[in-house]
Amino acid sequence: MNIKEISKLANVSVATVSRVVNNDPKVRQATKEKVEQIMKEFNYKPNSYATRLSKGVTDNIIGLIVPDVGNILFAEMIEVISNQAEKENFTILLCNTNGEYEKEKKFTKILIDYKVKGVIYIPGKYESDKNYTHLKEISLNSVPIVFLDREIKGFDFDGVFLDNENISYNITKEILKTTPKKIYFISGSLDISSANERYLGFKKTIDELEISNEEYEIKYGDFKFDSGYRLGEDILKNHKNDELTIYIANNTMALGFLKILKKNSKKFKRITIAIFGISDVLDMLLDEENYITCKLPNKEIAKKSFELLIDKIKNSYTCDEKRKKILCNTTIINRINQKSF
Amino acid sequence: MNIKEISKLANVSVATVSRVVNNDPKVRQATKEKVEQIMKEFNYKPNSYATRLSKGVTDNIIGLIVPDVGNILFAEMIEVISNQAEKENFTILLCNTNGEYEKEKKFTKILIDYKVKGVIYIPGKYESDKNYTHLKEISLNSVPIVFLDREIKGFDFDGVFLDNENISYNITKEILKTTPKKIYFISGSLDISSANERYLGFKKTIDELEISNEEYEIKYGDFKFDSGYRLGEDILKNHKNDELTIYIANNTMALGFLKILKKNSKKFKRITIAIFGISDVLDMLLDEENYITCKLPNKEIAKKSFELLIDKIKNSYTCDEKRKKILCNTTIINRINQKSF
DNA sequence: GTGAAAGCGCTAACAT
DNA sequence: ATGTTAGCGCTTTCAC
Repeated sequence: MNIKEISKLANVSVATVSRVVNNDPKVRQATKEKVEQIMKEFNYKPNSYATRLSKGVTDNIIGLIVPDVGNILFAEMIEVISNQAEKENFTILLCNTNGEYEKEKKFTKILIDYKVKGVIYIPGKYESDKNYTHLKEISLNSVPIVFLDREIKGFDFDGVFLDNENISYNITKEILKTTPKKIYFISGSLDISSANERYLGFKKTIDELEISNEEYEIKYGDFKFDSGYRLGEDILKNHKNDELTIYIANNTMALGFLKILKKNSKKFKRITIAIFGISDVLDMLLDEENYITCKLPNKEIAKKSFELLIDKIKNSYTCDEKRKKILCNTTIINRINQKSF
Repeated sequence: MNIKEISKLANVSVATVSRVVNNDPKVRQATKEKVEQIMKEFNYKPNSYATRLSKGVTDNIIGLIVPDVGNILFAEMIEVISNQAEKENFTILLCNTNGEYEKEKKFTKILIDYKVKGVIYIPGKYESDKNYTHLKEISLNSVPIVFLDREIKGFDFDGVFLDNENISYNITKEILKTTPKKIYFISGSLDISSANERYLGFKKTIDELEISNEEYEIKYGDFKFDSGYRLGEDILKNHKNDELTIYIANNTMALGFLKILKKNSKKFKRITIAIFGISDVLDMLLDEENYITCKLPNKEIAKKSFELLIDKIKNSYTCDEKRKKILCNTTIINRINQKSF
C-alpha cells in the first residue's frame, strides 16, 4: 500500500493524502475523514525512507558503542543514557563490541551509514598497530561523538571520564598509610585507558613513598570474575606472610578475588583490601573486612556524556578544537578498622 | 555531496558513479579509479534513504524492548542477543521502557516506523485497562515478534520463557519438605507474567501440602534491591519465632533481603532461604546459609528468543497460528545442611 | 480546498 | 563500458 493506491481508493490526489498524513489544516473535514477511513482500512503506513528522503531529514538516532553490555557498570550507564535519550526523543542503536577493534570499526561504519545524529563511544583495548580509520571517518563526516569512560590515544574527541589516576593515587596512599606490608596490585590490561590511568595512580604513590620492588607486585587480569578468582588463587598460594594487603583496580575482578579469598581467609591474621569502585553487593561481601574503596560515579559520567553529546548535536559543532574533557572525581571510603590491631 | 555532483566532477554519468559505489565489475578500471578518487576527495557517502527507497530494501535492524537495561539479568540477555545479532549482521535498536505501558507503546510505533525486521519484546506490567493497540499494529504490519521472559495476556505471540510455575512449585516443595515452619514468600507484582507464574507455583505446593493460612505469608515487592531490604526489615521485626523460613522469588530482591538479614542473623537458631535464581554473587553471599535455589537460564532463553526471531524473519512467517511457546527448565540446587539440626 | 508535477538521491532497465 | 531515463514513495510549490 502506497500513497498512490490510497489516493485512488479515496478518489483524491496524492497531495491530499499527504496533507492528511501530515495533518495539514486546510483539508476539508469530509475529505480528511474519507482518506483516514481508507488508510485505516488498508492499514496504510507511509514509507519512512521516502518521507525522509523527500523531507531531507534524518532519524533521531544515536549510536552507543560499548565493550560489554553484560557488565553491570556498563549496563547501568546504558540505562541512564537510554532514559535521557527517551526524554529527548532519541532512539539508541546499541553496538556491543566485546572490546574488539574490528567490531568497533564495523559498527562505526554502520552508524555513519545510518546517519545517526551522534555517537557515544566506549572503546576497548587500544591496538597500536591499528590506524582507527573509522574514527577519522567520523570526523570527516562531522558526526558528533563523545568518549565515555575510556578514550583512544590520538583522538582528542570530547569525553567524560573518571579521574582514574587521581582516585587510584589516593586509594593507594590511603592503603599504604596503614599497611606498609607487601601490596599486590591487580590491574586490568594497560591497553585500556582507564586501567592504565589507575596503574599510573598506583605507581605514583609507590614512587612517592619510595616503596621498594620487593614490597609490591602487579598482576594483570582481564576484568572478568574468573580472572579475579584465578589471580587470587595464584597470590594466595604463594603468599607466605600471615598479613595480606591487596588493591584490586576493578569491581568484577574484586568479586572473583573475594570468592577465593573467602575460602582461605582463616590463613591470615590481617587482611586489608582496596577496591576501585564499590557496589551494593561488594559492600555486603566486605562487611567484616578491612577495606578501602570509593563509590563509582558511573551513572553520572554516563549522564554527562549524553548531555555533552546533546549539546554538540543541538549546536551542531563537531570540531573538537577546544576539547571538553570532563573528569569526575569521587571520595575515598576508608573502612580500615584500626582498633583491631 | 550527492551522486549528481560527483558524476559531474568525474565527468561521467550518475549511472557510472552508482556502478562504482555498488562494485559493478563492468566499469573500466581507469574510470573506477577516477570516480573513487573524487568520492574520497569530497568524502561522498550515498544517501542511505535514497538507496533503500530505490532498492526497496530495509535495514537489518531488530528492535529490543526491555523494562530495565540496568538489571543484570536483562543486561546479560541483551548481551547474548547483541552478539547473536552481530553474527547475523543485524543491528539492535534498544528500547528501555522502565516497564511503562506508554513507553512500550511509543517505542513499538517507532520500531514499526523504522521498518525493523523483527522485535524481541520483554513486557512490563500488564495493565488491564489498556488495550495494547500497538501490539495489534505489530500484527497488522506483519512485523515478526517474539516475547522473551514475560508475556502479555491476550497476545499469543511466539515466545521463550522460564518454566516459572513448575520451577517455583519444585522450589517450594523442596523447602517445605525440610522446614515445615511458617514460610514467608516474597513475590514480585502479579501483573508481571513471570512473577504471577512463580506465585502460582508456590500456591500449588501450598495447596497440595494443605499448608494452613497461618503457616505462610506473602509479601509483594517491586523487584528492586531496596524493596527486598524493606520487606526484610518488616518481616524480621515481626517474626517472633527463632526459626526463619523464606522464599524470595527474585534475585535482586534477595540481595536486598540478605543485606538486612546479615545484620540480624544472630537472632535466629535456624535460617532457611530459597531464592528463585542464583548468581555468582548470591552464591558467595549464601556461602554459610541453608539455601535452596536454581540456576537461571536467562542467557539461554535470550539466545533461543533470537533464534526463534531469526527463523521467523528468514522464513517470513508472522502469523502465529501454531504458537511456539518455549519453556526452559532448570534444576533445583538444594544446599540445606541437614546435619546442622 | 484540491490537483498536477517537479524534485529528494539513488538504482536498474534499456540503449548505445 | 557508459549514458539516458523512468521509477522508488513521499513532499511541496504553484495553479486553479
